Amino acid sequence: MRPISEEDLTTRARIRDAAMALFAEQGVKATTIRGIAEAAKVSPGLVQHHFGTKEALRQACDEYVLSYLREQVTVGVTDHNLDKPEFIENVHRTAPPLMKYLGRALVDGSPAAAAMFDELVSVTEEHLADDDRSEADHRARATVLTAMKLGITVLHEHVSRALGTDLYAPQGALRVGKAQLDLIRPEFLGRELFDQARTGLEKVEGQR
Amino acid sequence: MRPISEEDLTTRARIRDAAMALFAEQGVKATTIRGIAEAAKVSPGLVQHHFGTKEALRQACDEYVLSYLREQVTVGVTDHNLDKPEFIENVHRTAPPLMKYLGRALVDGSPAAAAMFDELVSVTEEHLADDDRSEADHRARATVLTAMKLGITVLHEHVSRALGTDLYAPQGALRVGKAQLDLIRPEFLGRELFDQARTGLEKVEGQR
DNA sequence: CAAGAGTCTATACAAACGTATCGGTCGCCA
DNA sequence: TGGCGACCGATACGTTTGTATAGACTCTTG
Repeated sequence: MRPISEEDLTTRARIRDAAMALFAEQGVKATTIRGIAEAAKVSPGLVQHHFGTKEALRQACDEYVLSYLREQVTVGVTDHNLDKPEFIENVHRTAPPLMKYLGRALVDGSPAAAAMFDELVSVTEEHLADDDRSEADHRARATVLTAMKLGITVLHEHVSRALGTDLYAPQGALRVGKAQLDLIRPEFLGRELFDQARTGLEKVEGQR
Repeated sequence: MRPISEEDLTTRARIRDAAMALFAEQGVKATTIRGIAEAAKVSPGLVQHHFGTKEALRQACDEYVLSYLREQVTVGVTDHNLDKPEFIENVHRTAPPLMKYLGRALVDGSPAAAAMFDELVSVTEEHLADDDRSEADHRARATVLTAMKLGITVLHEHVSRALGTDLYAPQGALRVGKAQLDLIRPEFLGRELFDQARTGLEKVEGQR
């Protein structure tokens, strides 16, 4: 699969990727333009030339992550590629830095990340309400479910340490995925989605 | 209940509390000594006089949170005060700023927070292994369970926004607590602990 | 080939920051 | 009562930061 837009592989993209990695690791405030420039192997002035200000660079990272996630959802869910090996391989190769950035953005107060959180809650809520027409507190359940799943992303460093395996390595993702399916009541993922996820994991497990 | 040590209520404690609140809101790097001084209504020099360096102040916050949490666990769990109204009231009054700080510390790379995470995973793992002697991946389950629960703390801002209620207000905590019990398979909290938590929540609910 | 837009580096500067230092005030005890 | 230590404020200094500016190189285009 080709990059998300033609302007990738360019210096501008290299700077953005370096910025995403550093923002994710240290937070926005603790990351310096000079550090980004060094990581991208360019001069500090060039960072400013491409993005103007640090805040604009941060927004560019936000927008890139958002468009990437939307595209992967479209290709994966809408176009039914979730079980295609090349899709899975591509996600495993490109997603980790973006997920780490998303996790940090959620705590660092990025408006884009907040919007994405709300969006995920809404989607989950509709799904829950569709599945269970009782008078349960679907809003709270959807919120908590979203926060719990994203919590693993946000705390990926601690999860990886406790597991002794990188969360974003195939083995780590597999263990965490199975543990999640074990812990959460199946009916809240939707029985259908639950089975799909479990068989997907089992298929991946069988491959290695 | 009195403060955790006699030196509270002092200027030193005011500075520490202000630092914890700002660290939690903005992260350590984005928080300035001058900002802390202003929030605590003291001079910037005084902050340095009491804690020496910013890093030492951060460590003092870490240690304070850790000792607070340990004390609450001792008083609450070990001494069986979990259902005493005055204990609950005290926790609801004092815990929020500390939990917010803990959430931020987990992402900001505090060694103390990492240690606390590992500790929670270990406790949870023993609990799971005790309850279910199968060959399941207890380590992964304990890690994911811990990360999911702490994830709600870390993402409290988003949870509160999505709920329309402050997570650390009684109503918010109640809704989230019930949603958690709904979402997670009862056997992984331990049937006993699960029932205890549910009746506890119901009692709180009945009171209002 | 000339010119100009795009790309990149080097240097400079003002602001903000952590921290060190000095001076002052209050309360306790000999 | 005098002084001494703890507590607190004001100021200053060196560093780091984001950003502005000026110049060099490259590549396309007319």
